[in-house]
Amino acid sequence: MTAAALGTEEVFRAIADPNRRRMLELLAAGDFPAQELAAHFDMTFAAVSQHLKVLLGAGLVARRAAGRTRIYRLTPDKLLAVEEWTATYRKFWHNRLQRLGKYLDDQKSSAAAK
Amino acid sequence: MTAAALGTEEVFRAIADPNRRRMLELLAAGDFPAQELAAHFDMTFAAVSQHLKVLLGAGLVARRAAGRTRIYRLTPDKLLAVEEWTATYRKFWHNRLQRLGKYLDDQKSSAAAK
DNA sequence: CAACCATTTAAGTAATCACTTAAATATCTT
DNA sequence: AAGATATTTAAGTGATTACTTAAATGGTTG
Repeated sequence: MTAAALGTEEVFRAIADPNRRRMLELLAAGDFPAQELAAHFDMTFAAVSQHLKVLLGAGLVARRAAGRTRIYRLTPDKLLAVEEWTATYRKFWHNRLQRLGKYLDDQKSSAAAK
Repeated sequence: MTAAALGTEEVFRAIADPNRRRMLELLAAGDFPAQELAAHFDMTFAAVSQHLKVLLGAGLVARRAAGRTRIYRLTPDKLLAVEEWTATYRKFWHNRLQRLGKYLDDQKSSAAAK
């Protein structure tokens, strides 16, 4: 188990919600104040704040204060745990992706040595 | 959006539960009758059956009848959608995996041409 | 300082979830 | 056919979820 795999439970739960996945997608384009993020969703500001709290708890975003606004930033390292979990099943995607998955596995195990 | 991305919602929901993830892990080792799967979990047989129903609904497992037993088989193609979603964030895992992620993206877009 | 602005937290609600026990369905064995 | 076995489905329960409105916190500006 890698360091990224700790707290995996909260990560899988956090990304189970489509609104939260969308928030991460938005943050992939750059940091955003809560307000600006909230503008993209059809729910109250409070609800968005609660979703962001879940993402914070999962360690997928970080928050910094800028005056009275809070700026959120993507910190997606823990998504590596998800990637690693799905990797187990890559060998079952029999088709053109099969060799590719094998390549990725090989690289992962030898990457530290580089 | 790829074919595997349809029904993504149910896939993310299905894998949010640790017991269901464990069921998929067990099925990665080979097909199993419901009963044999259930032996690995500290819950009633009925509960396991319900979890399997969720996995079926997400398209992550298939079921075949063998007499009165039902044999479950892993059909993880839809997990590709999860893999693809996490791929968006690979470029943020700044370190030794960065070049690797790029490689994977490149291969994916050119694989069809091979 | 007073009013305002950005955000979080509290409290409440309806829907969903994971589970249980019990009943239903279907197959196998004698 | 009767009873045992394998599984699913129904019905119910307590916990959690995603949301709402309202109150609380804290920085900013006149």
